[in-house]
Amino acid sequence: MSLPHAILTALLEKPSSGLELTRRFDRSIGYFWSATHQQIYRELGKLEAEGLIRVLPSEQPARGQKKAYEVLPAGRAELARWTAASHDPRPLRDAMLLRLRAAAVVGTDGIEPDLRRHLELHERQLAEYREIERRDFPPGRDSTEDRLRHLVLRAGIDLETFWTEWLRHALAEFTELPGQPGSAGPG
Amino acid sequence: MSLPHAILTALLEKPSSGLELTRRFDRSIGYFWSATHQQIYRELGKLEAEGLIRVLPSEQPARGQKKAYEVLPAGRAELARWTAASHDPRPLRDAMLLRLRAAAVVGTDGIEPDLRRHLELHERQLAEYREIERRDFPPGRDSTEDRLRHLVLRAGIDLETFWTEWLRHALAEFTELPGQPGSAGPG
DNA sequence: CCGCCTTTTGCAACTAGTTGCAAAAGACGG
DNA sequence: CCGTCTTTTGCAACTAGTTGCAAAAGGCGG
Repeated sequence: MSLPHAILTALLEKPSSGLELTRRFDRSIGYFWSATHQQIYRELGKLEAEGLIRVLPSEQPARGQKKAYEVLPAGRAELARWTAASHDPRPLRDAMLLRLRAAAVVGTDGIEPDLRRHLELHERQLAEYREIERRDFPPGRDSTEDRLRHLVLRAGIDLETFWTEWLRHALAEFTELPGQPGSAGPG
Repeated sequence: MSLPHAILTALLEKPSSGLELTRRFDRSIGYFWSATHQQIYRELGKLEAEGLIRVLPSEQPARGQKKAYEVLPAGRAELARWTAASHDPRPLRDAMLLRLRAAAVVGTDGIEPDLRRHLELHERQLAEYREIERRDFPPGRDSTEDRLRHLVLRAGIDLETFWTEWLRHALAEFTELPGQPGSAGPG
């Protein structure tokens, strides 16, 4: 269970309100640990109750964002503990692969357009990652922090590259397939 | 939500009892849609209640497996419907990437051994996939069913290849890093 | 046949994540 | 200052997945 740790990381990078966190999750940490605003608000409440974060007192709440949170020492310690601990990778769960397996039994009707759609989605994501790389990681900089964040981005880029290549391969395979088996098969 | 469809697919490939399904999930469909035996039993109950599957009457329940299920026409139709329908890919959720991001803030202590461990796990999985490919997909065969299943296996192989390469890259990067930042940093 | 062991099946409670909706509070026109 | 609109925060109910445990049933030695 990692949502609280995702939030702690985001808050250490920059103290934020629930809404700001939600927005940042949509374009940064959320790329590899997504969360809805309701998850975030609930978790912020829990983290505050546990004494890992607190409401930033400095800003007067007169206007703009309401409650900005910052991480307390106990929160930083918990994040460090979690980061250092060993965790098993969670097993893959991918519906498209399952659908292809099902298609081997009930026929491939309707899948091809969705393969194309997924290809477009992954191409778009890949382009977005590349743009971030171009913008945030120019050749010169290599502080430890930059290197680590770049490494994570690299994983995203390579993963999307894998998907686009595999989907293209799948679509090529489809053009070689005979008619739709199973869909009008026996039984 | 895809577990019922994973089960329908597995049952169409071969009618089975709950325990047999559990075992097959551990080494085949479970590679890309994992499930525990409790999930499977619960889902079998639901599917039977909905009239999508039924207990195989032929075998007398005297000994060996208890209740083997088979898919009814309504179940096959539901699976075909689901397979043809469009689904969004679910967002990535990977704790290791999150940990590296956290490490950029709280320090990299303790991560490197787990990177090595993950590398080993992914290497093992890759070897297993390659063995399955060698055994089940020799060059000659190319029925539509084989091609589709091979395509799915290819995704697994390429995905594990990506992870092993990325983890090796990450470990190489680590050897170039200076001491542990953040763990004794400011604040 | 009885008690114990293993296999198979399953319930119940819990944790995680999603969806729908709505209250609190500032923004703004009248 | 009042009503209405938007932004921000949040509750509650629901769906999905996990964990712990235990009952039913056959296997088997005595």
